[in-house]
Amino acid sequence: MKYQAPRGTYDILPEDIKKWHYIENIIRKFTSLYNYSEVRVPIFEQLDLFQRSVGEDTDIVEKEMYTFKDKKGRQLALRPEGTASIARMVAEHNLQSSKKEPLRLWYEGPMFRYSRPQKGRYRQFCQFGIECIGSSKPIADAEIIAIGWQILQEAKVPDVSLEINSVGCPECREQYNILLKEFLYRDKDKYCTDCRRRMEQNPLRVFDCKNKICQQLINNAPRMLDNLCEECSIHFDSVKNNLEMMKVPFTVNPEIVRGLDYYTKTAFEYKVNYLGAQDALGGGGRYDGLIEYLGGKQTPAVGLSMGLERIILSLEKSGFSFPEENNLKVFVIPIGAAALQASIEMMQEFHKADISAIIADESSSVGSNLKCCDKNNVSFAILIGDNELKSGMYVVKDIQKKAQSEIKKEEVVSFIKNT
RNA sequence: GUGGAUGUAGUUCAAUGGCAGAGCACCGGAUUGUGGUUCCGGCUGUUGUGGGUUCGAGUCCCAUCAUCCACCCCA
Repeated sequence: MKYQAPRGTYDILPEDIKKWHYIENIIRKFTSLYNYSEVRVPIFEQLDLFQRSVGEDTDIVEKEMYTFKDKKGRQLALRPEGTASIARMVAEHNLQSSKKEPLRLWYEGPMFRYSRPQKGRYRQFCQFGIECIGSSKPIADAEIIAIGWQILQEAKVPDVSLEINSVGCPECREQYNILLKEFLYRDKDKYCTDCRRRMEQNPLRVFDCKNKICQQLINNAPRMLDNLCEECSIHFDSVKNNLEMMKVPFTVNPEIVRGLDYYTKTAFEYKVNYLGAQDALGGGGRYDGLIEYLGGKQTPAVGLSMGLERIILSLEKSGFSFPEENNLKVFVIPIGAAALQASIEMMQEFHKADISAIIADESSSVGSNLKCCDKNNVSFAILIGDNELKSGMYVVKDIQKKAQSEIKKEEVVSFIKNT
């Protein structure tokens, strides 16, 4: 084979597209129910935008971005995530939320990260996200978390767990970092080399270490959750409270650290335990500082994103059967070339009535054309040959019921419409 | 980015270093214009790609590409 899709990319084949439509329809349903508007932002942005918003020290920016220069030498990058663009858009157009209602936005599209591919981890993958912009209230956090939860429930993704945490605001996080570093440095030499590096750059990451020794040591470390400032603490309690009101089940996991730097206060993830290493279906959190940081007005915001591939993968794994779609309604079968003209007109009549119809190959046998109907789940076949042309009565076959009747050609469309 | 496994027909899988095969799928036929079953017949391959060893390579070696698994990271 001369060409194949580049590493980490894939084709969505005709037989698979229904899976995407299935989940996309559910997304549209819930974004619409909660009054979120779809927006579309560029697939590439200034490199700088991602460096600043996602964070220079994150893996995403450090080693996973597709960067390039255009012909004028501009430094650009394929987007590795959606929120940075949304925040840029809000800042750039000075999008206002009314005093009462935050701006509610959603998006969907391909994201790009240069990482080593695996099942459920691709270099081009599809994320959808929702962003609630302009509200600092805990109910906004809960709304976002609930929408994601409801989408996964409605899609019938089995055994999803929701874990939430608070990563605090810049002030209390800085305080906490000092505290945590003190703790870590006490037994500095006992940690693995990775963790010793983490202590410098992002001490929170030590919690993620899989090394047993590190895990034991970190067990006694001070927790962000126990060191939140009063405001963050109250906020977190209210989020939990609101989630309970919404009957969204969650567990608090103080170890959730998101891989993007812009998060403040609430952070959360939706997880499953049957996708191997790719166990996160989505996640998100609050990013109160980002829009201002990008030059906009001080605007609190909270959002989430989910990976469509992983949702689909979960459903496939659970044996879910996706709803069929787009079955051909009518197969017009001309018997002999003389019937071609009448068959084309018949087809066009169906199209005028919004009924899907195509014409069979007039040179192959009626039998094989009917077989074709069976295989493709066609509802009706119209047979048009010399006899039918003479009499003006077409043979209409109901493929599923195996019944056939002769109908005046002018009445065929309405007959099928009413069947 | 690190370590490991795999790659044969559209697909699922066979083939001791010795003629590349089977099921499913596909196509055609079973008295001329009527069907998912059945029966009969047929097609399908530069064995991922490129080198090497050998009288001879799907099989052994090297490289490369891709997929998968674990790590890492996360969606």
